[in-house]
Amino acid sequence: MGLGAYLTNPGSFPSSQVIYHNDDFVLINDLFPKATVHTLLLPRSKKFSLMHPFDAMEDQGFREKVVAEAAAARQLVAKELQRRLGPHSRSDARREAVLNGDAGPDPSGSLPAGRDWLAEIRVGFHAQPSMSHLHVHIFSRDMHSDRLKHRKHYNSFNTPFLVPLEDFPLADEDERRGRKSGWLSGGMRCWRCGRVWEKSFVGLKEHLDEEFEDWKRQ
Amino acid sequence: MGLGAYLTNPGSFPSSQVIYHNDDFVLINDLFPKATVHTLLLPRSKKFSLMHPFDAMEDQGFREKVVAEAAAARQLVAKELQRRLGPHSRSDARREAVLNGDAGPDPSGSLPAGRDWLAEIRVGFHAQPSMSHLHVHIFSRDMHSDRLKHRKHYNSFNTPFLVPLEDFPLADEDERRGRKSGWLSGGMRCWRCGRVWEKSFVGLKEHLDEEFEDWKRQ
DNA sequence: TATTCCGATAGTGAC
DNA sequence: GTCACTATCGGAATGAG
Repeated sequence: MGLGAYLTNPGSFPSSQVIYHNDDFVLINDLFPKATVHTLLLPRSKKFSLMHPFDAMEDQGFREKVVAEAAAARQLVAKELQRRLGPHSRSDARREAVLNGDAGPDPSGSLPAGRDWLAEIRVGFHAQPSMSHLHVHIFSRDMHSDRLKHRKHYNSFNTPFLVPLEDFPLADEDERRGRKSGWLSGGMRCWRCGRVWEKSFVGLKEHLDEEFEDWKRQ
Repeated sequence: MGLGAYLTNPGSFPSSQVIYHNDDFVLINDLFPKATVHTLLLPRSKKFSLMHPFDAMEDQGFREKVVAEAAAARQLVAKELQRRLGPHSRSDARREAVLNGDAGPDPSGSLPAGRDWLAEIRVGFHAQPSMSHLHVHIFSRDMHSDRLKHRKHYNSFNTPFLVPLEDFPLADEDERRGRKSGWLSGGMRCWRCGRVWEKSFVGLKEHLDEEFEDWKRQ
């Protein structure tokens, strides 16, 4: 990938690439997004950014900084998802209509809650990053993207290969520490309905299209 | 393939498809030639044309007819190969020049023999025809064709899977009677130089192009 | 488990 | 081993100042 350039010179990139940066972190849009919104949070610490994430996250100070920054970034990503998909969402439409005075409140008399976009955002590390600098994936869970091209793409985000940030620190005996799992080559389970495709990636893709249409209208 | 139509109504096809026919045989150009010249000799006998070739060829009367007709057809195929490639052949050029009076005889004083085109023609059955009616392949041995597209194409003509007509009748214990050989999926050996490609069909194809250029100039 | 290109491999559907 | 189409699977190159 060459994520290093983002760390050393984040200000040189357009806002379409670098979402924000500060002394300790850079948040970028993944160049090959595997979901509607897909960002990478890059810690700038030279000490940790070349370590395996499981090792780096053993350090309590580092871990706490990452967790805090990721929580903030996750809010931004949720906002972006709302910006992109809100116009399609029934929950948001009712709330917006009431707020705008275009409609009355719910039969119960309460303001519609609006969609919980934050709940649609996932945050975690890949168990075996192939290259480049340490990065946290922060992404909408839909997996609806032209860049999602094969089984390993999908399974890297929808099996234990994706380790949620909240799971750190990992227990010593955590199975995800093992480097030889078959998660990436196994069947593909739909994140939304649980159906499994053992072989047909194209079949999964068609299904993800359908799920996406329904999900975004929630 | 649908070879049946050639048997019942050979006269209805243009000469580009049906080369000749008589009461007992039809000679056609293979619709998907795997060599510069590639024809199929089809016996019209209803009794034998739906049998496995090994079984049909057990019948002495049938076998002798097929062998005789194939020998004649082979002559035609050799002539066609000469027509197509003769202009590129050094052996033929010298002979033709002498015959035309455009050149003197060889240093030895003899007429150049001209190329033995018949020796370039192969005749045989596939050990496991996949479909259609019984047919003898009569083809130039170059395997130079855009229709030669994968390993099984090549190996079906360049392993014991291709059973020369002269080998009939087969001995009872002939290994080619077995239906589970791995000939088609094994390495590909160049018919001319003997080099073997274990995996790369594209590599073989490039080599066959080179061999063809040299072979046709012989 | 970076992408992209190429090619080898596998299954199907055709009539 | 009929073809033609699609898709899956597998290796290799990739940039660089």
